[in-house]
Amino acid sequence: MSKPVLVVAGPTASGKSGLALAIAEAMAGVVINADSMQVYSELAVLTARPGAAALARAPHRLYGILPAHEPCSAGRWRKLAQGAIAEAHATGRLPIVTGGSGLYIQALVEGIVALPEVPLEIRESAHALFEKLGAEGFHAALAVRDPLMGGRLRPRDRQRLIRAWEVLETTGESLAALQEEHSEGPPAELTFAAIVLEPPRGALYAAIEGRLDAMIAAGAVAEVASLLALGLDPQLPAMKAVGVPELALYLRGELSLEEAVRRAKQATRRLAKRQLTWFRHHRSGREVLIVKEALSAQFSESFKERIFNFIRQNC
RNA sequence: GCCCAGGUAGCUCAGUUGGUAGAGCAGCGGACUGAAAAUCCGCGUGUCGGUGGUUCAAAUCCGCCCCUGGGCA
Repeated sequence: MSKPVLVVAGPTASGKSGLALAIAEAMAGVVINADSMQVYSELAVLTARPGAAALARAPHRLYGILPAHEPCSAGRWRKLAQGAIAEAHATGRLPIVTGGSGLYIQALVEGIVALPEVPLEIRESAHALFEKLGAEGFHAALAVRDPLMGGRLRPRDRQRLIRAWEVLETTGESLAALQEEHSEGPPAELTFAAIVLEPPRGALYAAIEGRLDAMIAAGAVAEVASLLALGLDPQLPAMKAVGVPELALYLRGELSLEEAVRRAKQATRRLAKRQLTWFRHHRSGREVLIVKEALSAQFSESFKERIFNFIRQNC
């Protein structure tokens, strides 16, 4: 018998968390984080992680569960999410997977290749080699050993080139060949339905800017200062969260706060645009409800009816 | 009211002796198979303030009007 999972997806600042919380309260749900940055414990303010008030209203899972020095990944998150989903079902609750990381949601809903973890030494040596050879040289070196990936990737796509190299070093096989096998498919026992938020651009950008200002008022600068104090590798994912590099420049005295905030807002707008593109072209479930209006703090009755009808029919 | 200086892309501006326009920033579109808030690819988006006129041809020259700065009253 198939068990329902509700996905609430959309760009940053679109109101996902608020909607998921309202649904969780009304329908005995558990909110499960599907955001690659909200998993890190050191980032709370800057990632707009649900606060104490939200946590008191409904159970939340996978928020702030990893230290910043321990990188998450789509595969790792998938396992954690499957565990949280099983736990929710076991306690008779509806799992509500909420977040803006399209790749994570895809890994859960459509499956992902079964691969071993890449040892840290291999990742570091791949990085070192990339620095030594440069983008073009590294691409050429990869193409010699792995023509499939070499042909598929652009010479300047640093991250994917390094990834392909790592997989080759770790498994001895081409990532392209491994992906063909698709050995971890979608979980057969689960049925996914998705609500995708797609607010008007102007409203979304206004929400982003207002929220960034609120984050600064709520202590985002201090949060980045303590993250920097850990002395972590700047390549770690948590160090690249929107706002971290910008506020780090401010803390080092290289930018005014005003300019740092301006850049962080812009980076967030660009992120939101990429997320919109992703969700526009990727389905996150069998049934998908697309919500095109801007969400305010108070949901209208007709809006609630539309949402709850969708959930009743598909979950 | 008069005298200057301006009105060109969302913004700041460029535009040679007339040949229907181009930079930066902003933005827009796309890709995405284990770092994805990452990484990468592509795209000027325009009644040249309006309206008459000169000209084969006007953002460029001329008239009038409108608007914005500054100055003089």
